[in-house]
Amino acid sequence: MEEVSESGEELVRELLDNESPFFVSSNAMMVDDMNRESIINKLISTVYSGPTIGDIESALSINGPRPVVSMPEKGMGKMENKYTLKIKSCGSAGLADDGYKWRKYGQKTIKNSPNPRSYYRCTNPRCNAKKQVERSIDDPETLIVTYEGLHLHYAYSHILSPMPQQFPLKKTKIQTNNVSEMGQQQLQQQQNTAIIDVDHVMESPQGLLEDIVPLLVRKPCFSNTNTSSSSQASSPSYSSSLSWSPSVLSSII
DNA sequence: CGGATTTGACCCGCGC
DNA sequence: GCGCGGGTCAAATCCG
Repeated sequence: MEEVSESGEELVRELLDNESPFFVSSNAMMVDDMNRESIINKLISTVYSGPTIGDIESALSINGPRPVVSMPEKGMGKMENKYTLKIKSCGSAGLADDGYKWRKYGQKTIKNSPNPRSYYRCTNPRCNAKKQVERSIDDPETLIVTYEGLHLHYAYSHILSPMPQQFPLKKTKIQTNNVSEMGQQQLQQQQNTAIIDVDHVMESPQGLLEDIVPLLVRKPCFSNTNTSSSSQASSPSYSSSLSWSPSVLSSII
């Protein structure tokens, strides 16, 4: 029994389901029917269009312009959306944390590459999202993160600010691999003391899904990020209003 | 002690 | 049919 979950359908259903507001805070559902309808519409369009490069960039710029996302590509024509993000991290830090718990379920070596690829699955039992993380072959500082499934349309909510430390990774094979590629969630709880700001970041409740959803919802509605995508990435208003609380959602919509 | 990670086995699709 | 590469499973292990 393969549950060939469609990309948008299920998520939309999830959104409509008051019982399991995994993707939208209950606040968002407390609006009247008219607003509710518009919410759904926007969410649907978001789901089907996916995040744009502008969305990602602006999300990244919130916490610092350091990391660079080079190009998300959508796996159109597939059953599920698939987004590949290339994250250029300065030094060893600057790792992205999408605010969700992932359970590693596999790791394989890649042909023509010394770097392994790690497989993660969302710990939420109702979420079938997966992601793969690997290091770029020629650029050890570039992480290639591929999201798959219904989960990560919101990509990176906050980025751990890079530290002025010098990279501990340089030649040691076994260790460095872990540092660079596992960093994402490892950093949250353990990891060496080098990355101090982690605690600060974790202090704020931000970075959770409810916080980032409004951002992604909002974007496509403004303009289709067709041509003037660069403009919004530099939009100061976004980076200034860091409080993407669920309440913002309702106010926006 | 319980949950997360590790790691080799297993499985499956594909090209030859 | 076979081998290879990529993806997943699951038992053992690790760790807080």
